[in-house]
Amino acid sequence: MIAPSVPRAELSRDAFVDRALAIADTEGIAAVTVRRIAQEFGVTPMALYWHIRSKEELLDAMGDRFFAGLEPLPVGDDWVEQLRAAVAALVASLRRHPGAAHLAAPRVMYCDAGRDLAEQTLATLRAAGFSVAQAADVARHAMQTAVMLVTNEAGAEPHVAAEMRQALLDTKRSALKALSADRYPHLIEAADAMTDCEDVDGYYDFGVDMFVAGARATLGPTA
Amino acid sequence: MIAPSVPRAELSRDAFVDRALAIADTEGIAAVTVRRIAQEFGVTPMALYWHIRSKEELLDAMGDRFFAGLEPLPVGDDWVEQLRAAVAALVASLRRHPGAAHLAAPRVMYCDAGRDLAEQTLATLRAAGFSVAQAADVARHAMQTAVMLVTNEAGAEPHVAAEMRQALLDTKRSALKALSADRYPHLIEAADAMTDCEDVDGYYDFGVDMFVAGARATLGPTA
DNA sequence: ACCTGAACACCGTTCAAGT
DNA sequence: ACCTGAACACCGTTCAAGT
Repeated sequence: MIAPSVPRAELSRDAFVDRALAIADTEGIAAVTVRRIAQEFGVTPMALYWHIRSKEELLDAMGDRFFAGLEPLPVGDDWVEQLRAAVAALVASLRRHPGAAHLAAPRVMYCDAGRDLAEQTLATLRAAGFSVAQAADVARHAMQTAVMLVTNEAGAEPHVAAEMRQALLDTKRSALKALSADRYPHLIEAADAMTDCEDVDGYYDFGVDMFVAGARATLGPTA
Repeated sequence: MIAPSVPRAELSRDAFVDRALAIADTEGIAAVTVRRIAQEFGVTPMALYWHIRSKEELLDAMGDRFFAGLEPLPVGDDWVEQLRAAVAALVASLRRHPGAAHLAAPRVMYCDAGRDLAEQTLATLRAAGFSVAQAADVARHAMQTAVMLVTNEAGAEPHVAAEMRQALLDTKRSALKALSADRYPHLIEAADAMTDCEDVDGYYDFGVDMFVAGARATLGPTA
């Protein structure tokens, strides 16, 4: 037996997670398959099962990555800014792998980095004057909102090529503009705004701002 | 050939959608399969393909149902209440089939009932003073938020039996309470609040309120 | 017009066997 | 300890054939 001149990459849980995220980025989450990953490692599908218990465990590990990849939160005295920073950091991490972002939320409480984020956020909210129940609700919403923003970004789905994506949006815009002007005047008016993906940062700022404003209003006029 | 005494249910797109939603409710979206639906109709899997082009078309039709099932929106003069009513109606429709709720958002603009809802919401927002771009953003967020609330309801997943669900939440609560009191004091404090699914209506009210408050703040102090 | 049968290219996973 | 081979019970879908 001749050893392969280029030894194949070492098999490990972490290596599988890396590969899985890369596949999700380029071809979408549906393309991450244990058989596919095995093939990319030049190995039999069953080889993976020495390192992971199941595909579910692999997906969980992918979710955990988002918390491990979080930028450290700035410390400050303004709770509104701290909450905004937490959501923004989460969004930034999730945006690195939009197709897998939905895997994060169910994992917050099952990995250290996720629990740290939750603890810090709860501390901020409690110090701001939220009740325990309110703080829990707001923290949950913060997590869910971050995932929602990334998952639903207009023309996201990074696995479809950029031109294809633009073509889809153009088709949608045309369809909207072709609607009955009597029945759907506002839809026609908003056709461009609804199918525009130029200002992505604006989209995220708007989403985060609206969430933070909602939290602020929940605390009441004392804020 | 003797005709079956109990003639099997008529095959049709709508009948498949009914069955698919029922399966999603009892066993989760992953259980809806063309082979499975065929079996329940006592028919070969290929029989479905005379009535639908693909599984994707079936899932799209499931998404459309949520808009067709919308309760009529009350008319009023207060835009805040109108926006709240729109989101609440959407949530009510989505809650009937939580496991399939995520299919709704991508379909808003592709079915009449969805477009009507969007048109009405945009009209409300425009009349309230929102710019075209703002109205479009808020309307998109309203849709996304409704789906998010239903999809992430604590202990949702109606396809796992009620006791099993409760057991899972109990396990999670215990795990939270067993954390290091030095490192995670607020997580421990919030363990009950995070794993409580008693007050579901409160959960939805909170979510809708926070969204509406965010929209209100976006419009500015003139509101 | 509407449905069946056989086939194809996929899945995740078990289990015994190899080294 | 780590990987392979063969097998099992699933998927969605095409295509020719039946009635």
